[in-house]
Amino acid sequence: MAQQAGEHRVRPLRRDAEMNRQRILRAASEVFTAHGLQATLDDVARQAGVGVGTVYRRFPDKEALVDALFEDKLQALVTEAERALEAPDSWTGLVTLLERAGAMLTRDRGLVEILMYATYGQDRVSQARARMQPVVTRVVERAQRDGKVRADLRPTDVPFIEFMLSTAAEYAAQTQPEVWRRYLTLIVDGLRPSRAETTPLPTGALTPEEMVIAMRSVSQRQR
Amino acid sequence: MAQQAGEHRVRPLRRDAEMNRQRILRAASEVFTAHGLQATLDDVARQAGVGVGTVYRRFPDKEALVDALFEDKLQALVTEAERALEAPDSWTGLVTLLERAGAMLTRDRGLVEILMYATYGQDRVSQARARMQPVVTRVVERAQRDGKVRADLRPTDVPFIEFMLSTAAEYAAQTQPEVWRRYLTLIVDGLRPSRAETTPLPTGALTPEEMVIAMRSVSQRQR
DNA sequence: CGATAAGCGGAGGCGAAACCTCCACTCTTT
DNA sequence: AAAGAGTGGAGGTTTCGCCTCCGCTTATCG
Repeated sequence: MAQQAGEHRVRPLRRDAEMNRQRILRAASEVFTAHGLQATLDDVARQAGVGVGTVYRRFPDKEALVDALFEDKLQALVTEAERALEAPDSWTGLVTLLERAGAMLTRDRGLVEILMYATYGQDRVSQARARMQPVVTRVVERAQRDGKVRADLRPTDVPFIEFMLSTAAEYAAQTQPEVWRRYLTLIVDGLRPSRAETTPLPTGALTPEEMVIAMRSVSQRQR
Repeated sequence: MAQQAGEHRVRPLRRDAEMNRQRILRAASEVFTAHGLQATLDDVARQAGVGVGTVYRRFPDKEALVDALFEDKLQALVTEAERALEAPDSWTGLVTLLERAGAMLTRDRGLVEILMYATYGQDRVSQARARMQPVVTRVVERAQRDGKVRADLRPTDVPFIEFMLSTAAEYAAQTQPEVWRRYLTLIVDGLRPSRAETTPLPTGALTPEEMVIAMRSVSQRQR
């Protein structure tokens, strides 16, 4: 009772327990990345090769696990924005930011969901957004001062663009996981104040047959 | 038993029953448009001012009701595409199509969901898509022949663009229901083979404060 | 008008899904 | 080898949406 000082855990985990904890985190990362946050902790346990009870002993609830897991990923997003500010060319900075963030989001279903749906970890997400916002503002305004980007673009447009790309990526996940780059290119061509020609669209569009698959694919979601 | 000829209903509905049927359809339209397909038939019944039992007597299940309801709306989408073909200017035709379809989708949550999530009415939806696809192809190719649109745009890009716009609209529904037009304009500016200037973005972007609301808003979804 | 059967309401049955708990048993640590 | 930390996974609990059922109401028709 008076054993532990302050609020901190004193005794380290038993060796096997620590190993299980790692396994759980790894499994959670895999499962949430691939299937999104609606994966159950039973799924995580199975993937980790442990019982559900074990998961719940380490993480009081799903929220805690998700929170622990996405801390780094959110930070990575912020870091990416900061790096964009340091790019020598302001236009390249902005475009690279859009592209890198897009890559992260479209590759990690859990990450999109934590950002797009206010279901888990909203404290951490708000913090990340708060750190992000001023940086993005500077990235956009810098490019505008250079006359590289249309003057009416606003910083809040950036997250919207990312969400739109995520949506596109979700549909094409099974057939053309990279189509989102097509749409990014289209949008980027729209961001220029003026341009003589188009940037070739990377990756092909879906064929009508692939389209059928794409449309069928998103069903689990939303029930 | 041998009473009714063929498979058809013989006796007309009792007058009050017919009235209730109408009420149910109207209520269903309102509820699904506003809250999406995850609204329950209990919600529909409440809105219609009848009991759930009454709803189920007229429509064997939710699927049947949804199906009956969206038949027209899907047709309207197809018609819009056909009208685009008849526009004197091929570029205007395409842009108007994108804009009209966007307006329909962003205004009707049920309609987006029936198209975006393979949960209900997929037969009817596939049929609608089948009718739509060749028309959209012609709309796109016509504009390309005129040199009005970038040559690498493909017909399957059109539904993707619509879905992206719907996503944007969903977030801003509570604060700036028309922001999707911003993103449409951005994309349309990206569709031009070349252009000297930008089309002014209609409607303002979200303010950072509105952004917070937008992010919180989409939570029911996806659970 | 009264008989008949069509129609009605809405409580509640049912099943699916997720989250999390519990406890008899096992394994690490000292 | 004792102590107590850790484990697994069946199942309790809750939530929620779909749909059924049946005692009562009401339109219709002779």
